[in-house]
Amino acid sequence: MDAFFASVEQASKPSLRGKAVVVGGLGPRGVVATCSYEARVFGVHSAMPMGQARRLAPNAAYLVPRFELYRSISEQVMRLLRGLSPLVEPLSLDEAFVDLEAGGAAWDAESARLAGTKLRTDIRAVTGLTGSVGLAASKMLAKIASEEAKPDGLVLIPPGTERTMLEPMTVRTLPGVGPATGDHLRRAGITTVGDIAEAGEDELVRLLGKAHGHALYAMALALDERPVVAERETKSVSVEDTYDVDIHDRVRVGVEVGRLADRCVRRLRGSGLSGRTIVLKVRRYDFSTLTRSETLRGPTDDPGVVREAAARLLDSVDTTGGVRLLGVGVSGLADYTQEDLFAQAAGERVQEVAEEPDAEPVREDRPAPAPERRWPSGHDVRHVEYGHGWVQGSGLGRVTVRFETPYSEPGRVRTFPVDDPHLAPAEPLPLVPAVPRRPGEGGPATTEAGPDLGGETDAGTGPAGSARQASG
DNA sequence: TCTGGGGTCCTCAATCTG
DNA sequence: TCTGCAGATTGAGGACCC
Repeated sequence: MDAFFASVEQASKPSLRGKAVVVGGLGPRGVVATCSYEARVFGVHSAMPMGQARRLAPNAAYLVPRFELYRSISEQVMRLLRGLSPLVEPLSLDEAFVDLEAGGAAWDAESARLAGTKLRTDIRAVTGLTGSVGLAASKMLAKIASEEAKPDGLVLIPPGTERTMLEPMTVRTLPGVGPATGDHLRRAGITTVGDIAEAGEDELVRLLGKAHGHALYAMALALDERPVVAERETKSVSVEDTYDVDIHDRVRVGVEVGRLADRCVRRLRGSGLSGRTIVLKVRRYDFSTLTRSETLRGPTDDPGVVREAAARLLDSVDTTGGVRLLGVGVSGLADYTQEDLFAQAAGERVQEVAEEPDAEPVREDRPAPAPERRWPSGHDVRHVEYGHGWVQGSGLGRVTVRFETPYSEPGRVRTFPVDDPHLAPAEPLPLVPAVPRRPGEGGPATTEAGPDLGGETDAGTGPAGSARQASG
């Protein structure tokens, strides 16, 4: 999907269409998650500190992410992909590999192109959004093709042309080559994919180590036999928080670690998992990051056990100077049931996790949050008189709302007191109005009824971007 | 006013185990 | 019983991805 989060926001808010939109954390330490192509013109990009983005594009709309909405739209796209093939491998909420050959949706370049074109039409009809498709004989090439296709395009790499196409590309084009590896290669005089092929496998292994060296050399020769894997097991579950202001108080650090442990366990239990290794992550005032871990005798999902382990790990960390981030994770995952056996054998109490609905982390230098209603930027609201709208901004006891829906013209702006009884948070509306199913109708493009909002959504599902025309 | 959150995989050193 | 070795496991950190 193209600029996914920002595109969803533009689709649901007519007044933002064609405008610079930046989605991400709005706190003092937030970063950009995604921005619209209009914002990219100003130099804004993903992972950029929000403050820098605001300097570059002061007039852009700044919104907090609405993951539930994105997840629901993501699931709609995933359903379309699964209609093409049983082999769909989600990479994230907005990208997935599809083995078209395994699904019988394509058997050569031309049929793949047709399938890709139809997919893009269906995605548009069902979600109202644009998606790009990359078609090639392997995952790596399909991914590169989909990047080339963005925004709103389709690129097919014809079989036999792969190496010629890759040769002049920069090493950073290859998946797995980030800033560090890119620098490393550049210092060795290797800047293009062609240079990697020329350097030879031994040299690559010498420079980057066994695993990375072999893999990169193969990719440079356009060799990638990795299959599309539909089911991936979760390897770890973790939660972390960055604090607006560094925490210096050791007691408070301990309290936060306890909270994070509880949240982590809630997520773990939500997935029906337990784990053996508890990991504590601490980012200090100077951005140096350290992790401490402890492996238990058996897997657990007991909040008390995880909390105590995290506290022990914290004892071994010097937090003088303050911490900006804390995290707690569990890895070495096992089936939920194994934990019970262990807990019983050890005679441990199984404590319930306090149902604290993911409270805001404690911010230093800030009084306890007033019992004031919160109106996050971009979230939907409903007013008894003016109808559906979204929060454009809030502060100083007032909240500004723009009244419009995904299907309306750009709407009017009005300001209310934050405690106005006529104003209430609302569920997002579907981006495409629901079309009633007529008898005998079955095509996906005409029967989808907008996002499934409300209720629990499974984590880890995700949509589409690059498709794979299976090799062979 | 720099630098989120949730993951995966790899490497290396130290330690454990058979 | 002691020693040496190989392989597995553990713990920490780094790089990368979206």
